[in-house]
Amino acid sequence: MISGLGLSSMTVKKRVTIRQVAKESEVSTQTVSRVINHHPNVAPETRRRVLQVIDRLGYQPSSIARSLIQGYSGTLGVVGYGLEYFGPSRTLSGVEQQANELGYSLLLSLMRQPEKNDVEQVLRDMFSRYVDGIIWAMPEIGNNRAWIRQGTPQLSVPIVFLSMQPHPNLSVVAVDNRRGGRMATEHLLDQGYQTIGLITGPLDWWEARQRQLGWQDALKEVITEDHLVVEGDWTAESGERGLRQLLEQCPDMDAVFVCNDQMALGVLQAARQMGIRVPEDLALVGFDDTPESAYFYPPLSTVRQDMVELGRCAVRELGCMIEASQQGRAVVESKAILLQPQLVIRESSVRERG
Amino acid sequence: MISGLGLSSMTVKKRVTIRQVAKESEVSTQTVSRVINHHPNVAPETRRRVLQVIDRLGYQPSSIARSLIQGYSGTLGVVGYGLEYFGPSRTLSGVEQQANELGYSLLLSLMRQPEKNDVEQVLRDMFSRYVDGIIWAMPEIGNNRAWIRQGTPQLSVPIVFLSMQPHPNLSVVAVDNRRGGRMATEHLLDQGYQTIGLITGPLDWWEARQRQLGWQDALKEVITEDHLVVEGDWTAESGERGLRQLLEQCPDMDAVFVCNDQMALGVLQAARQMGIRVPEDLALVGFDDTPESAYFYPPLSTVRQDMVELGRCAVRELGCMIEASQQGRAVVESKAILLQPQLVIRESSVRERG
DNA sequence: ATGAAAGCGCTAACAG
DNA sequence: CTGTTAGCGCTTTCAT
Repeated sequence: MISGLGLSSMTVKKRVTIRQVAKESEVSTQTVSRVINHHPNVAPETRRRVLQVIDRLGYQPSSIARSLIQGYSGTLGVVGYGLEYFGPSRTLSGVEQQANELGYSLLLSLMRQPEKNDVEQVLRDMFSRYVDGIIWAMPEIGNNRAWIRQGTPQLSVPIVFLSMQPHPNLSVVAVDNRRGGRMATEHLLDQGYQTIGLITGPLDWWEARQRQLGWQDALKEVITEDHLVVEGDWTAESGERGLRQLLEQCPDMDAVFVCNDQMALGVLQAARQMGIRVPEDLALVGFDDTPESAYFYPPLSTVRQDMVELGRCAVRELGCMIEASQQGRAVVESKAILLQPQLVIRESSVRERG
Repeated sequence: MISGLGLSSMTVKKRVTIRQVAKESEVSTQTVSRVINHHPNVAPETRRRVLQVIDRLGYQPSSIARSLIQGYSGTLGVVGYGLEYFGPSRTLSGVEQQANELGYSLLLSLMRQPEKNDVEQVLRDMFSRYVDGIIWAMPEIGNNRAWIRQGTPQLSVPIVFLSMQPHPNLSVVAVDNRRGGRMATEHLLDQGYQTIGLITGPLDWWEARQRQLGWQDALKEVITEDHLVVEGDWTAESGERGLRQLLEQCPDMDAVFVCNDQMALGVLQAARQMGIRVPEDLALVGFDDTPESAYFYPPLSTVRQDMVELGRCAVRELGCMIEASQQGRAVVESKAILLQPQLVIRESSVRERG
């Protein structure tokens, strides 16, 4: 039986190798290698000839073969989560921008269940692909950082963690959520509001807890006023529920710090339905500053965090670590970088001056 | 000066190779290879012993070496754009989900300037990394598809294109934007609205043009009513401007089909500022169905497109093509898949029944 | 300035 | 069931 003949004699494009180029140029593979790597020690005439053949044959060096030899791949592993949300997708965008500028490719891996212990699997896979470093862009949720204590030592690539609790011996880049929470709350106090409620994100998120702490900082309360706090889940719907619950628990509340803009949108809707005017009866500050926030009704005051910059910053850090480790400096001092958020004041929190 | 000594004597982890495992297990590398690849022909006892050594040494097969031999890498290249927008980031999420389920890793490359001709560069790079296939998840803008005519032939990997004009010999997956546009407009007509304006996306986007065509389909107008159309740029701000301009051009307009939800949000704000009631004076239908849309004031009727499914679908397609091409069937019939959008009716387009 | 040899870590193709 | 021999495509010595 003759199989695979006939039509399949179509050009099944074989990869052009350095050897073919060498043969056609009548030089050794070595010289070709020197040409494509821009080594100085090649006669101009030779270089010209080789380049010409490369062009004619459409030769493309194999990154794979290179990686195998050199032990690294010019690739960064990115472990992400929740790409459907505003923050994470901006972050990834920043990561990609900076990686691109630094000449790195990206190997992307998204996690679905934040808790589950696919960690080892993912890390192993990236390692087996010779990534030069890893961006851990998954929020700290529950104790999904537990693996770090055991796992880190055997990891031979630099890692930068995003949005997590700074940790000795770990490189971390995060937004100063606590400060952001405080800024939001202090702003409300400045505006003369008295009783400031809080709708948090899911409290197993580190970032959510930090924002809550900021709120507490501003209120200078030692005792947490439980009836002023409701836990949300980042969705508009939970914001809506949150406001109702909060007002039940504390009818004289006149302002709320809502821990993201999407929940704030839900609050806005609930307020409307309940006949509560914003900001006259109830002031609101959100967190994120999504592109939509300025178009809410009323336009939402919020805390802007530059997630793109967060991603860029992380990659820059990682770049340094990689460079250092490739130059043999095995131990790089790891540091924590806190990016400062920015208060954006719009109508939802500004009381009309009489 | 002694540099890099002292502490840096820390274990600079060498990669564990199959050879070491073989030696320690007292078998050949071949047998180890068989074990890690789950080949049947290994004595249970041998397998046990090898696995044990693997575990003890923490051995991890090198994907890179494998790729070099086999000529493919278990990786899909993804070329994306505009990750900061709702649609694209959902799409990527879908791509990742399905890729993960099919056992592929993702090599991500984002483009910044949709027009610029980095195409060759990106493609070359992916090719040099032995990607098994490519998802071209960049919207068709301007003539950024021009390269296809020249470039495709020398590409030896399957490609699936997202959100572009179906094309003979190309695999394309897209949402039926035209149908969506028609559905939105027909719904407005059904509700008794008479003069239906249009705020489009940037008209160099194929998707934007399709939605416009849908609107025209519904109006059954041969002559395009230019004064009923304004071109936006997907931002809320452009929606705001768009409404003002539209009303100037055509004061008796009583409904608008706005080509994405973000612009619709801008329209909503403009309407409020101008004292126009929605939907009493002006009805609105958007496009996308973002999570926020249901929380706009009033809640926004819109055309939902399932971008996650779009991404998944594309990867499934690509998976088939890859399989086919690896089995030697060089030419795979390429098809176009159109996903159907869905009309979501909320308050912004429903006229109160008297 | 150029080339020859060795080998990165693994698997394919054949032996036994 | 197991081992041997090649060699994927390239770079790294080390010669010349």
